[in-house]
Amino acid sequence: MGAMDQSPGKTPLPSAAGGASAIAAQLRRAIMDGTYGYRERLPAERDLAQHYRASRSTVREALRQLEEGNLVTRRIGSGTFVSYRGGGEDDDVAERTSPLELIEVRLAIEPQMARLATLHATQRDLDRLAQALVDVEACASRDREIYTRADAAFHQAFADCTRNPLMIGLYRQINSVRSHAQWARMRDKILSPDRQRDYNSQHRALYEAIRSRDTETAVMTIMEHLEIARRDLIGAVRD
Amino acid sequence: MGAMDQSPGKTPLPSAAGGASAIAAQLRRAIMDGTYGYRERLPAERDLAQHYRASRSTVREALRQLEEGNLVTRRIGSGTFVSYRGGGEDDDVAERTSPLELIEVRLAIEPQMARLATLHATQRDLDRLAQALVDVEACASRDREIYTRADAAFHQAFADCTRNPLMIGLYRQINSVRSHAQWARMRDKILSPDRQRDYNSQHRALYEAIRSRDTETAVMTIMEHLEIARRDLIGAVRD
DNA sequence: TTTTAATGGACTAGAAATGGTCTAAATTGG
DNA sequence: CCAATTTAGACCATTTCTAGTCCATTAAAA
Repeated sequence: MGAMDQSPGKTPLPSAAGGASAIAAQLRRAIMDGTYGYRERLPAERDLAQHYRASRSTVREALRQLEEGNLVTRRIGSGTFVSYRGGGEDDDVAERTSPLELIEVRLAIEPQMARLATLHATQRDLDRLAQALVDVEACASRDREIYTRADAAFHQAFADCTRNPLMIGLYRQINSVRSHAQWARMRDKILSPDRQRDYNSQHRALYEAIRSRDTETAVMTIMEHLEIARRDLIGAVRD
Repeated sequence: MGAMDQSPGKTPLPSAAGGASAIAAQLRRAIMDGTYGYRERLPAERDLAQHYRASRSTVREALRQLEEGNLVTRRIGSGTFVSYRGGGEDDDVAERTSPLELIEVRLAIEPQMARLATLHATQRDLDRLAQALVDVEACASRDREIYTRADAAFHQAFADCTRNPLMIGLYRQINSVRSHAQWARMRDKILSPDRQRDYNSQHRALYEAIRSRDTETAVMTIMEHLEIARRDLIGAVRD
């Protein structure tokens, strides 16, 4: 992540802070986003430690903070579970929304999100997006559920770049639907390592376009990304 | 909001001009504009020194000034933390969404809604849309709050025509923002009887296009509708 | 049922990072 | 030149993080 530095005029890139609290904050965001839904189980402490390149004790401290905030519940021998209710009626919508309908909605709003993102993204937004990008690239070709989650986090960071509170709220709802449902079967059919590579390169292209404020490329990239996802989905349904 | 950023204002070419107070000023601004949020940890003194190409003592002097101004708190062995509340994060999306941001979002999704509506609307949907249409026409030139309510109902019926549960759910969220708050003032400025007539004819055109499955016209109509709404809004903000 | 693997809980000693303090030399501007 | 500031260190006390180990509990497999 140290690749990009203070080349342009005067933004020295003050960078951010780290530690257990930072991990807690990141997980808190993921829970609020719907990346981890209600009553869902979080990855094991040892896995989180590996993912965040931190020790298990540090992750435990972060989880302790979340537990203190009544966002998660921990059960010995079982796991750590989300105890935060994100919206209530979302469950209903999630049940009744098909994968194709989800893609339809995403095709409707994400291109415009790309426009707004190139216009309004701050350096901090870009940093977060870059982090999400390396996260999703890091977990490639491993567990597909983990990949889907990281992908959702990337797109949420993308939504955050618009700096439009309503847009961000809407995308939370979209993500909660996405994580909720009957996708498990689809995932295994679609997310081949090849496809993951394709998606990753599109993610990176999108990030680069937003960073360089290239609206046209950003819009084209995200549309292509979603079109391919839709095509893959239709192909998977056929089988 | 993030329009104006770093450099303009004080120091034209000052990578070294200024010293401790200049660093303090930059950090102060970063804290004020939320680059470093409440209770977040700043980079370590040694890191800040490296980023600003200054010695640690100088950075410490800058931090001392910030501490004096009660912007940060320093804990030995732990770090330097923001103690400034930047106007307390308002979790209510409706409160934080401006009229212009709402229009941005609607411009993003309603055109695609028009496409889906012409494809998927059932006769029952069309009947409901027609009913909403006559309702909004009936209450024209009366109380503007009532008109706004009827207009929202029409657009919700429009959303229902997509038969996409997620899309319908999203639009419900949009409408809830719309009905919320600071719009009362705008309404009175914008919704002149003339404007209401314009809006009504656009509503009817949209209905006709959907009914006759004319996708192109439907999309054009709703885009025009929202463009005019946006223009009116910008005009109203000017006054 | 028993066995096995995985999970969170608890603890430790040591390494690493952090702000606090001090000193002496170098730089800067009047 | 002088005085103030900045720099480049070193060292300290405290806190946090690490890398383990062992345990009790749970859930699923044999």
